[in-house]
This record gives sequence, structure tokens and C-alpha cells, in this order.
Amino acid sequence: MSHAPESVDPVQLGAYFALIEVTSLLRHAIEQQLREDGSISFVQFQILARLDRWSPDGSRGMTDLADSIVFSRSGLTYQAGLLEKAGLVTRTPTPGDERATTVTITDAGRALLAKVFPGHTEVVTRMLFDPLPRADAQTLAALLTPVRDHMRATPPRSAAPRRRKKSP
Amino acid sequence: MSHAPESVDPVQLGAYFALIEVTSLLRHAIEQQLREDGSISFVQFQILARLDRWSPDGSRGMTDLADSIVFSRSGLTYQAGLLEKAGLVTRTPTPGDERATTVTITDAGRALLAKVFPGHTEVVTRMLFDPLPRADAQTLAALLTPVRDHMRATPPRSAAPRRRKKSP
DNA sequence: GTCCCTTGTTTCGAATTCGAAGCATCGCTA
DNA sequence: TAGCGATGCTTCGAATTCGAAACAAGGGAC
Repeated sequence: MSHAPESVDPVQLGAYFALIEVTSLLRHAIEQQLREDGSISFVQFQILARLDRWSPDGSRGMTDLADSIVFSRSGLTYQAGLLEKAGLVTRTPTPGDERATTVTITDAGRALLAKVFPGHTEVVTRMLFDPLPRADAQTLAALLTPVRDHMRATPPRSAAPRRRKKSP
Repeated sequence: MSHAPESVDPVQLGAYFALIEVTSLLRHAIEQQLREDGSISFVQFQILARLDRWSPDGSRGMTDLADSIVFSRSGLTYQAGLLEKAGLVTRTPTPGDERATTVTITDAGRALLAKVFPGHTEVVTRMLFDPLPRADAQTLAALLTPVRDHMRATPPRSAAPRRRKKSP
């Protein structure tokens, strides 16, 4: 299936493995902190944060929300159910489209997020930003942001078009 | 719970989110490719690769192996069971320590890894290294490798601190 | 040699994740 | 306006993950 070389540039390989490991370690650390502070999971934190800080009116459609955190739709249905049961978000039919559901963060959701955020920030700072000075973080962002955009624009490979495509 | 500031430097935050998203997207892409090429999961690929390329004699103890890929021990027990059943690794008692188990990659394991590696490389190259030129990958590695080592040396902050030997 | 804390691994149960299939609605086209 | 593929979400079943508890062997103190 491929013409790609068996051997990879060790330098690049180093970057790849560091990427995977750093993210795993960071995520584990964050999960533990979140469990202590607010009894929510990392995905739930992502959902609340996405709604509170990067969404108009604190609400989004399900599909959009799922894509924005790189998560499956069915998985989001499950998590949104949990969050709704806990009173942290609401799900309402989207006006103008009976199919669509709008997820909105509640005041309780914002409160929990605010309670949990300092610990999260502290962990990220201690694990990632402390050994990575500001100038370096800037470099990292400058490197990774274009890569992220490239990946978002390049779906995994169309064996079967799985992820939703954008408007042509 | 913390004195950490509520607001984070947007530049750093950008690096953090890009890190999480890039890794998620990359991992999904790799998983799909692995599924097509060799019917193994990402963790299984990690295990085989770790044994084949970064372990003496292609073998390691369970704990060491689990830690090296940032994976739970019980999870590794499960995966090692699957791999053993598939004939890709063997589990033998470690000579000199009856408790310990040594995991060793088999010829079939190496063969499968060799078969799967090109596709893996191709995906990583296309998704990560293509938009990230070699010089940049070098920068990325230079940034992340120390961070990774820092994280490895700084466990998640043990919630239940292990009992120490003796009080001085 | 014996006690007892450590270390290495597995078992167990609960929770979470994903893909595929199922439904219902939308909206374009004739 | 009827037909029909596209779109948005949920349900379902299967697989995988983790932490805690259980088990078993090692090894130091006495």
C-alpha cells in the first residue's frame, strides 16, 4: 500500500514519539487533577471549555462540537447525556432545523468549569509550560498550528468517507 | 485548590490545544491505516515497535514495557494476551525472578511489524512531516524531548503517595 | 530463619469509546 | 409537490481501558 520508505529520519521520528508521549503523559496528569477537583473526565472538561470559551452564546450543535474536540458523535451523545443529567449543559432542538440539537452550557456548568480551571492550568503549566519557556511555547504553537489545520483539512484517507466534509 | 492564575497566556494555550488536537488527529489516522494494513490497534503497534526496535533482544518486562508506552499494567496484560494468542509475542517467566514476566516479539511479530510499518510511516509523513519540514521537525524534537523527560521524571503527583521505607 | 514491607503481575468490575445501523428531517430537482 | 440522496443525531453491540483488589515472590531487618 505504499511507496513510503521503511526507514524514517531519526530526527523526525524523535519528534513523533515525543509528541505521542508528551500528550499521553499530559493527559493522564490532567485527568487525575480533574478527578480530584471536580469529578469530571477530560472529555467533559473539553466539552465545557469548548462551550464556555469558544462558542457563541455558550452553545453549539452536536456535530460541530464533536468535530471541534476530535471525538465521535455517538460518544458525544453519551457524554452530553451525562452532562445534562448533572445539570451542566442543556440539549434543546435547534430552531429552524428539527433534526439538530443545540448543546448549551448552564450556569452550573460555568461554575464547575471555573472551579476546575485553576487546577487544570496549574498542571499544564507545571508539566508543559514550566519546562517550556514562553518563547519556546510560541515556537511550538507556530509549528503545530499549521499542522493541525493541515490535518483538519486532510481527512484520514478516504477509504470510506467517514468524517463529515465541509461545504464545497 | 490552587493559586494558579485563571487566565493563561494565549500563546501558550495555543500550543497546548494544538498539541492535543494534532495528536488526536494523528492517532485516528494511524489507527485507520493500521486497521487496513494489518488488523492491529495502535497500542499493539506501539508494543511491537517498542520490542522490535528499542529493546534488547526484542524483549522486556511487563512493567517496563507498560511504562515505556504510557499504558496501564492491567491494560498491557490484556493486550499481551491478545498478541500472544495471535503468535506475535511470547510471555515467559523471567529467569532469576519468579514474579516477573518477559515479553518477547516473535518472528511473526517482526514480520507483521515490517508489513505495517510502511503504511504507518506514510501516514505520519503525510499528516505530520509533510506540513512540517525537516528543519521544523528538528525544532519540534528539540522542544518536546526535554519536556517529555521532565514529565517522565515528574509523576502526575501521586494522589495516594506510596509508603516510604523508613522515616529518618 | 522469620516477619513484613515491596515489587511484579493478573483478575475483576465498571465505565467509556467507537463504528455501523437505524430514524427522522432537510432541501434540491423535476 | 413528490421523490430521494444528504444530513444530524441516537441506539446498539463489541472491544478496550483503567483502578482497586487479589496474589505471589523477593529481600532486608532482626
